Amino acid sequence: MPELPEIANLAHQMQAELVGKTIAGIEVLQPKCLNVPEADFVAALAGAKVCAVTYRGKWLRVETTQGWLFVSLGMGGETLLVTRETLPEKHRLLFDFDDGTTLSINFWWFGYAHYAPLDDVASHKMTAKLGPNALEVTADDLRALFKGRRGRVKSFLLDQSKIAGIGNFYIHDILFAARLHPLRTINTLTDTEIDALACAIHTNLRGALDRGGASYEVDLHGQNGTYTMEDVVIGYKEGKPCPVCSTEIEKIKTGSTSSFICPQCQPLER
DNA sequence: ATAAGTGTTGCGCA
DNA sequence: CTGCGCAACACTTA
Repeated sequence: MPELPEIANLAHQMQAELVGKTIAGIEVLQPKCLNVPEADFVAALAGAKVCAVTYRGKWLRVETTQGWLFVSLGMGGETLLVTRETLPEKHRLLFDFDDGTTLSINFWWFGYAHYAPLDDVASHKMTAKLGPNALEVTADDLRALFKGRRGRVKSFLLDQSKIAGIGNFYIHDILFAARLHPLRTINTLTDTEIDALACAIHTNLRGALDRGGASYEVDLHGQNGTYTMEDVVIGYKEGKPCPVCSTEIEKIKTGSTSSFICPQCQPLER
């Protein structure tokens, strides 16, 4: 489940490795992940030279001389720099470069590889509507974003059009560090709690990014991250004692997703 | 072996 | 418009 730390890491490596390479060929094994007909996609990007690779939230943004390539790994997948000789078994999309290397992209079910023209990036709605990168959001930004909202704090943090990059893996520890119950409504949050939340978002994502992302995800070279379940404080630790107060950690349903909380440290009622 | 649970995003509904 | 539940269908674990 790639979230901001994994994507940021990938974008950084792709920037270092891919810039200057020319796309010699494109092979699409799953056309439904594209936003344009396969023939148009191939025609648009074949022969293009990579200019820069950046990210926004969970999206990779590859700028080429002939247009933008936007990639979202959805609920999990790999983006690997290999050769035709070392091709992984599973791949949905292949970009062959002029130097003999190949970018192999795979995702389980929900993943996108989208094209947008250079002169109209805004035509790609999915990236155009993304909020600011979670790592760059300050407490004052949060206060401004929260103004007039009435929803749950967890739903808000997962809404990529408000803040981009937080997913259902890192959010458990973020809310715990801020001592907030996921179902707290936004208009009940105090200034102190918002300060703690901004701090928690930054500390958590930065910590995972510095370790190369989650250990179950691989980077551009197939290396696993070093952010392990030992680094996770409360997420997926159902039944274990809370590290702060030793109360048993609970798994609860929060809308259509699950949440892991310490009922003592993260009370719903204040 | 069969089935449930899991991450993400867009869309339909009140 | 906004918040919320659900569907899309791959792969791991019970």
